[in-house]
Amino acid sequence: MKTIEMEDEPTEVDRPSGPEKRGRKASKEVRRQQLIEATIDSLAKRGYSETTMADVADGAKLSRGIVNFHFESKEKLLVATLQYMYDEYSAHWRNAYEKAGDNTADQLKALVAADFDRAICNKRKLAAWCAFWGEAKSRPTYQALSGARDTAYQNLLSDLCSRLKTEAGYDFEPQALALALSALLEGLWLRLMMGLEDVSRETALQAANAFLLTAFPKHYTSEKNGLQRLDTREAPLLMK
Amino acid sequence: MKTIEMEDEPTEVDRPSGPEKRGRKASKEVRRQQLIEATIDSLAKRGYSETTMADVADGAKLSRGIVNFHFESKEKLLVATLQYMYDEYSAHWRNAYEKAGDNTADQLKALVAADFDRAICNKRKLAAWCAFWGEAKSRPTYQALSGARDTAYQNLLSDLCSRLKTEAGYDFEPQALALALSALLEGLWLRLMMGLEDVSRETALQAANAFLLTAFPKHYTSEKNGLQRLDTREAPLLMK
DNA sequence: CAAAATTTGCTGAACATTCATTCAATATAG
DNA sequence: CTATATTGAATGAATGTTCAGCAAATTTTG
Repeated sequence: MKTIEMEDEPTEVDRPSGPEKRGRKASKEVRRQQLIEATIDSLAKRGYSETTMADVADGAKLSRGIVNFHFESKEKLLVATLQYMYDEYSAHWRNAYEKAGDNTADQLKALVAADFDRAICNKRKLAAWCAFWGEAKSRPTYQALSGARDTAYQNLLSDLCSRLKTEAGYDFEPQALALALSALLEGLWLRLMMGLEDVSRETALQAANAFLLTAFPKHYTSEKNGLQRLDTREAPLLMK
Repeated sequence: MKTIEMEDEPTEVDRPSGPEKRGRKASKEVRRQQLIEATIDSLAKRGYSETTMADVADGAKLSRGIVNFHFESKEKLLVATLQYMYDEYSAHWRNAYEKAGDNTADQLKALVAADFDRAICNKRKLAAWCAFWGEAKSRPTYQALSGARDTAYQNLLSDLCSRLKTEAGYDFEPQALALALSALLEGLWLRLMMGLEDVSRETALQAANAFLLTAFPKHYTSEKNGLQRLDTREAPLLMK
């Protein structure tokens, strides 16, 4: 049973990347960021139930009492960490969507691809997400933030599915298909996180693309390197 | 923000359903079962990190030291609980598969429907599953059992996808589509567990069926009450 | 059949450990 | 010098584990 290597991005805060102060004293914000990164490390390495204040402090190479100074309590540190990951994920898919241009099929393809981007989708982050999922049901505070794919995301997916439907005349239910798609993405994350089977970022993206291909056969075609968009006659090119 | 009610099946072991002894003394196996059910309750109610031996014992209405007597340690109790859920899930889908008859499309439909059966898919069980998922990465012991949809399940899905492909000449990659399907099912479970959005067992099943419908348009058609199988000419009816 | 002996299941107080939190003392920056 | 950041030992609460003893069931003995 071989384990698939999923490249980890190194913690970015550790190395002094600019004029920020490291070592003896640093600003409130820099320390908070540093502690949040250490928290993600600990969640990924030891899981939620075994993540301790001491481990976080050690990971940040600071003293034991430091977390209570910057965040007041363990609970608040964890909420801040979850909020951080939530914000990062939101910014990431919104950015991918912005940059995708005006074509609906391209936009959907970009959203799906964004989910498997190294910056978001790596062992460390996925493990941290999953750690929170495991606690979300019993903690109201986590519940709202644990579903990274929130209402805005879900609405956008529904909208894109609707548009593709009217463009090419599919006969699916846009709401149901959008739900299926986002559940699929989350499910693939879960597989990646578990890391037992032969599922890598690449095969996961292939599976997601296989879905797009079967659901929107008039919009995409299969190519060597993933998905290719097909031109739809119904969309006149107004821009040029 | 309204929460969707997902009906809970009551704990089955509590009521004396047969000649088993309750009250003062009971056999080893009955007690173990009872404690496992109490563990699932606790996991669902409080999450993994706040499930304590005391809570499990209280839930089973037994004394504090009881768990260490029947299982030796908390760790072993949790492994036994996970194993129990794994076995139950396995038996459930295998049974659904057996009863589905000889038609490949029916078999696939039955497997998908089985995932949203009350017996398997209820708030209590899903919450317990998710609690384990959150710890799986950092605990080798959990890893093998946490993926309820195991290799055997995955292979069966791949096989069914292959057959449908040859029956009707789709052009997807069976492996990738099977991975997408099982990830979709797991992702829907995750949504159901979170219970924030308007996702009920019924809408989840609809989303899964929407997937089947788009992926295998020559095998299924949409009906009021879910999915209907279409006859494929390529499958001669040898039986009658 | 009845009493005694033994096995088996169970209890709950005591113990040890882990861990979040507090805070007085200390070091650094401005 | 003053305000701010940091340290690390002390504290206390929570909790998993142990175990001596008790009670019900079962077997043995008279």
